[in-house]
Amino acid sequence: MEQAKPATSMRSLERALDVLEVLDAGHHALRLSEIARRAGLPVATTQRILGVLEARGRVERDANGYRPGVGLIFGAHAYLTSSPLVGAARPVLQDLAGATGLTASLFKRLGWSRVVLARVAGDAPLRYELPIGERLPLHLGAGKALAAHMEPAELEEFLAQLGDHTLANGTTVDRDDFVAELRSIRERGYSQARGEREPGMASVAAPVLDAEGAATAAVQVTGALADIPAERVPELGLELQRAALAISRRAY
Amino acid sequence: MEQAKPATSMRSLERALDVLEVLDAGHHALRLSEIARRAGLPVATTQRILGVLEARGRVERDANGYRPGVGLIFGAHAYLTSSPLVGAARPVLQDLAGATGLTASLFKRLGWSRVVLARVAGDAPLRYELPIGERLPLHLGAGKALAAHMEPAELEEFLAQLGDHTLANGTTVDRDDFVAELRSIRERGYSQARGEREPGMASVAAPVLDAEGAATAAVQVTGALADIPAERVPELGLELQRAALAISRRAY
DNA sequence: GTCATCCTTCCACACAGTGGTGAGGCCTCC
DNA sequence: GGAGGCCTCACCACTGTGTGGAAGGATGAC
Repeated sequence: MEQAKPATSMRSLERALDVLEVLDAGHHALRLSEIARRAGLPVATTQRILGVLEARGRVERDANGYRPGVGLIFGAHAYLTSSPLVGAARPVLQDLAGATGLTASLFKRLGWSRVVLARVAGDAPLRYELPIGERLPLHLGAGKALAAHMEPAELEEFLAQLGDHTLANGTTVDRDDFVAELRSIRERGYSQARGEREPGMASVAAPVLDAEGAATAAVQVTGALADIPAERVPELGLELQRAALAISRRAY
Repeated sequence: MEQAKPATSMRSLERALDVLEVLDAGHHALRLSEIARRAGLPVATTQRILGVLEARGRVERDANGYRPGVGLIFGAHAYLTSSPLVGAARPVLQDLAGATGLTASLFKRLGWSRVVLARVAGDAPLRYELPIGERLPLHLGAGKALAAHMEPAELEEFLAQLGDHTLANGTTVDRDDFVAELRSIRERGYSQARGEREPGMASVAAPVLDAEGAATAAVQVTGALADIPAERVPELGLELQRAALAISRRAY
């Protein structure tokens, strides 16, 4: 979580963002001293920053400490309504969910993870809502569609920090397995996953290319294993590639 | 949008927040000079701030100018998952939607407006998706349940800046009408609205009291006028008051 | 009672943030 | 093709803002 000096003008702003990130990460109220420790800042400084943020509604406070504030909602709302990517995806996701009966989602890549940006539930009984903003790994499920289209140098770095990993269904995947799978995803044009992240769930995904041709986002459909039998996958893959292309066309 | 000096330590942070607010407000990409103008800042300063925000993912840029960035999503996600209010409300909203067949929502008051924090769709065909983060007025629909419980001094200020207003159904409401309605809402314990904000829609709402007894949030059910006939309102009102109490208990 | 934490306030210094200015790029209009 | 806007960015000397150590209180554990 802590890094060295990024060498920038605007130290105070930079530090305020550090504080915000600490709050975004902790899933419950944090005490002042705890925040200061995690952000690597003097307590007094941290307090001053939190004071301003609180006055502006980006932070809330109670007896247990500081928590993210309502003010943060507006930023996300503004992003979701002004982003051409999300705007372009919404109708496409609706169509996908309607045509397949599965839940359709849009992800955007961010560093070594991906974020849920939009989701339309299929007709399967959906449980809870809006995991929007949830951060998921890049090496499981739809993440693979994104990883498969990295630049060689970037991929190398990604693999290095990843190492071997184990899927939710018990399989262990080493570097060679993973590289092979990424290649086949690139050739086929879509990725699939069966019980990788969540047991009992399956998904198919395709990358959305941006104006420069980089895979910065992905579309996905998810459902129970039974809803996505193996023989249905090629057809879904094709449909997802079409969807991805449609989004890319509209957004850029 | 522009105010005078709030006289605070941390000018740069304060200004950065001003810039963010400008971006949150504009619904499309803004040019540097436009942002500077709206925030009341020198161009050079604005650019420095935007540079930092962009590097940190809170702002994105393309040929048309600056837009809110993906980074803003995390803050909102963190707020929604860590807020006791939202956590407490979720199951209650589910129950409400299930029991009434209407769409149930949670609002929080913020200044002279309210924000949608959570929503569970009823079985009526819901149209669009997650208006979470949307900002709505305090003098229409569920907003009245909040306005009705303001402190006298605050209410006075609110009425002053409001003046007369016209509803979506054509009715004009002057100060006396409005004050009378607020009183009756306070006595009854819930508010109702028919075609006030959106023609053809009706709603019933009750305030959620926080630890200090102030009405900082509200629960609401909405539906088409036909789904909420007048004779059903008292029953719904009671149900909403129960829901509001349940949320209040759990959250504080 | 004592001791340990944690939060808050204060203040003098130093350096981070400021913003006027000018170069360079990319338009559009003539 | 050239002139005139408008936008973005780099530069730099000045100064007022942000800094953080230290001291004062409040709270809780034992």
